[in-house]
Amino acid sequence: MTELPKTWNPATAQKKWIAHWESQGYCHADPRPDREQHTIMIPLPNVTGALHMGHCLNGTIQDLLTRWRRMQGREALWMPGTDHAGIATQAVVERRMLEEEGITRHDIGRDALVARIHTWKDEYQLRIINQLKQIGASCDWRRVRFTLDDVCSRAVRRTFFRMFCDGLIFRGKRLVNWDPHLQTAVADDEVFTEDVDGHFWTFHYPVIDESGEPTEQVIRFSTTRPETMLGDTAVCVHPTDNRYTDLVGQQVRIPVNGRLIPIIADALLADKELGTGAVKVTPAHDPNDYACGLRNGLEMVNILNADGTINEEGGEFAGLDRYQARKAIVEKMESLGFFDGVEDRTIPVKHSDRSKTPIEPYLSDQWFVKMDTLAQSAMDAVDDSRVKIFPQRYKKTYQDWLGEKRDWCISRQLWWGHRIPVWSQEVKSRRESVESLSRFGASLADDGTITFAKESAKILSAQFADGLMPGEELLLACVDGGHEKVEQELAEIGFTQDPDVLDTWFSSALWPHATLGWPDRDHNPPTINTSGTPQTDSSQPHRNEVLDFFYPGSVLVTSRDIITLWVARMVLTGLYNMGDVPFRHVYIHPKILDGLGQTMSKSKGNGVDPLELIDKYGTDAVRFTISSLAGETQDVRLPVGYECPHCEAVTPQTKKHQSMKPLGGETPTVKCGQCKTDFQFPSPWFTPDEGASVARIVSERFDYGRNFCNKLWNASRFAFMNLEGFTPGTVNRDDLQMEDRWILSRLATTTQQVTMLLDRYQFDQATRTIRDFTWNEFCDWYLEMIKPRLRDDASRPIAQRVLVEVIDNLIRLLHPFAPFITEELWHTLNELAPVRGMSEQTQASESVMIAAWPRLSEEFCDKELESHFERLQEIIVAVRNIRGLYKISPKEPLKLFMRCAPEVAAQMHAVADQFDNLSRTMLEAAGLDVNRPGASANFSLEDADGYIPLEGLIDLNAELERQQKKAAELQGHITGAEKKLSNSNFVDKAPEHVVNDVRETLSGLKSQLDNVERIIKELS
RNA sequence: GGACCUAUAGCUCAGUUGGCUAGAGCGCCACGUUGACAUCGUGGAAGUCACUGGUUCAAGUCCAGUUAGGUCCA
Repeated sequence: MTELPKTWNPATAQKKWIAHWESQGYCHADPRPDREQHTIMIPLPNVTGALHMGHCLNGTIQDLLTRWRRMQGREALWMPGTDHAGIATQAVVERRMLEEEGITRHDIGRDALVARIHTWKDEYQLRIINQLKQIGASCDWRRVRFTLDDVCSRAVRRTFFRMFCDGLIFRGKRLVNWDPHLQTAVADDEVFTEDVDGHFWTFHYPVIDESGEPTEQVIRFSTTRPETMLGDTAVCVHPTDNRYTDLVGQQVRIPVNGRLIPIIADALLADKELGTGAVKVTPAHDPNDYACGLRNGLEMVNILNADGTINEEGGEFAGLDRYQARKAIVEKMESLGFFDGVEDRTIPVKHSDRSKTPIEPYLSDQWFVKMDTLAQSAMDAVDDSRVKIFPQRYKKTYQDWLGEKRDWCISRQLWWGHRIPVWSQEVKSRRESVESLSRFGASLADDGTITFAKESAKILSAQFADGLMPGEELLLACVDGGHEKVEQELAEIGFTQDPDVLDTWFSSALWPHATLGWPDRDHNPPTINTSGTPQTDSSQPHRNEVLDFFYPGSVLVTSRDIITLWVARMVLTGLYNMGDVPFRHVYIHPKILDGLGQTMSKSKGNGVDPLELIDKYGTDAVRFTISSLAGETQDVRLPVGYECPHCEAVTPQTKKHQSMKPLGGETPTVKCGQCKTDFQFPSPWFTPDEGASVARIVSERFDYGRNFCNKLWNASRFAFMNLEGFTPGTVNRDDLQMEDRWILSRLATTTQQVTMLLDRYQFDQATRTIRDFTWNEFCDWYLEMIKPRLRDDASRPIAQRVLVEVIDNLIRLLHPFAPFITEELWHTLNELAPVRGMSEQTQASESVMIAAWPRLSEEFCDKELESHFERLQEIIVAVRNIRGLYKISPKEPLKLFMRCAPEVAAQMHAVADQFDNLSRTMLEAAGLDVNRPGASANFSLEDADGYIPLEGLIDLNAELERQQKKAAELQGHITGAEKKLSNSNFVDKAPEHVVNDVRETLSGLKSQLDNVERIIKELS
């Protein structure tokens, strides 16, 4: 007899099956014209750090869907990979360099920095992929991609070139969020606002008349950033502000640098009600002022250097840091007599998420993608449901953001990323400059566009842009990938490559088609084999079948915060490059929050490594719990604690623990509340010391999944212990007992529901449905009911066959949720019952992973039988209740008398054995002629009374009281139902089935009340 | 400032198009270990569905407002 160990050991099984699946290539997906495809592209985790529970939820769902579709017979590809995360990764590596070695990127140079980041990336990519494997991810690991690898780089390069040729990419001056610390522009989404203590100064500028002399008048205004005075190019008032009407059009002088600037009227910038009603305008250093500057044609004076110091425009203040300059300017204004006052104020200041330092609005040259037509195409795709978003409400986020059609700034002043493939040259005259490109057959058309001779036109494109200085022009040439020689030639004739790199989202946006090998349409993309060796498609040029077969993807599974940044952009580039959407569905899942309700993130230090929890509970338990939480409404709170390595007491994690960092080199510790020992703990900030005793991260929420796995394990263990002598064979309907038909009916319904729920991305409900079936129906009732048959030689074979049928289906149903335990059980089942099936006996598949998804015929569903079964359950529960009430041992046999109609009585007699089996109760009599024996405990159902003689145990008064309480309760419900039915409005207006339901309920309640009242009468 | 989400048992959450006598897991109480499972079994207690109005025959569910919390975009 094959006997499973008493407890399920996740760790060994995980190791075994990960290796097995990998060696069998079960996760591989290849073009198969005979099959339907199912494609999921992983939301590429970035290589800044390890994965946390948020990623674990994301990965679990993708794997669940992939395994489910694979079992349904689809060729299911789950494409893995990672993202280079330009600014985040560079910032992390630079910070460590500075902290550990005291050097900056400028000390080591571009190539050396990039090499260091590559090392970091290799380490984290390995760690991330290992984490994914541990959560059971059935990705096609041969196809793993990285946004900076050759395949993705080609796609980036080609997309940029195409967009450049189509005039969708342009260079322009924009006010950007400048991080003076990292010396780069940061995107709006990389900026957070934080209140800081600051000041609110009030100054005035003197009004100057036409002769250049000061009049008596002044304009007073307030500011939180006095240093920007150096870049003021106007003072602005509201056009209807009577106080200033006369002054509009006149000039004021900036006292600190003597510049004369106009007084303008602009209703959008000035607010009459606010302060003095006048504001200074610094277009180059404030977003609102910038917009005002554009509207009014104001001069834009940039006063800052890239490092945040004042530039030569600042005159005597040049070279000062912005904050030193602020102080110096206030002092100068005061000494000149233009200072009016200052107050303390809390000011919201934008900070760079990367360096945590304040950003400055800064006018600089950047590259942009024109968004109007591209954004529109992406909006249309969702409008006409070529892309469907689940849950639907997120459609609005997507459409609102795209609707703004704001040009996308794609340049980043970094070294880690895809270098912008544009070479530029300062030129004096357009004609002359185009001649420098004559070797490529360039010519200048009258409208200023540049065209190239036929061959060169395929790989070169050029346009003019404004240079840095007024009147200066730049010739920009973009080269497609793979033409290093052309790049060299450009360099030889004095062109230099743009130093910037592209926004990481530019490459992530191409993920769904880049990973499949686009733009190469003639070869399948390269793969790597298990030993890590690249395998290129060296066959003769044919088709890129992988791209043809797997694009577009089926569903994108992601979190709501990147709907705009990523989802929208993938749709847009997919349409642009492929002419088709990148995926049909987008499923937005909840976010995992910590115990305090904050999202998990690297910067908060509250990210929990899934491997911690897997170590404690096992992967299947973690996955099962996580799926049970993935609904469509709420985010999920996950309070965690530290399990003391000495006494196993759990200390709940607080904010304090999240922010603890090594100070003075000392690794932080936590004191156990119970045994008072200090222990170290895992944290995203640092690694615990080698050999130290380290707490485990635990969360009692995962008991749910762990207990379920234990239950499944033991139920299977019991089943397997009783499969001795199993013979496969056809089971006819007539061979089935009531409980067999019931469990098969329930199994059929459950299978149907789970399939439907997965189809709708309702993972929480699917998980609950399957758990309820397994625990509350299969284990609690069915297994108990067939125990006697399994002990009996004559009835054993049929019971075994049904049991095998149910457990076989159950294992398959559960596989996508809990892959390891189901695989382990499947293999054991294969040893005991290799050939099985109730209607047709076939050899089971080697692995459950490649077994077919269950599909039970509708004819198994029997609603009438289920309702009879429910009555049986009710009686048994009622008897157990009485045992509990009178504290009668479960071993004590009881007698049961049922007063009921003859047809009900017949059903009772048919299952009399089960009364004995499940509640140790002998059905003595059933029928209309049954009278209450003296001294009995009583219960009543809708269509039956039950009496259990309890000589000497019955407390008449207590029993009477109990029945009276029951009667009152029933009466309450009856009154409610009667009230409804006596309301003619209800009867007239409510749908017929609802009214009928209430009538039925009422008659049921009434007959039950009759029963209770009869019992009361008999008792008193 | 705009948009979206959330508020249901001590805790964490379900509750489909309004039809409810409001559910689950954990926790709690009582009882139970000689054969699947104490990571368990049996039974039980526990809720003014945040608040105020409205729509409706009918509201946990729809609408408006209030309060508290969260997220995204300005």
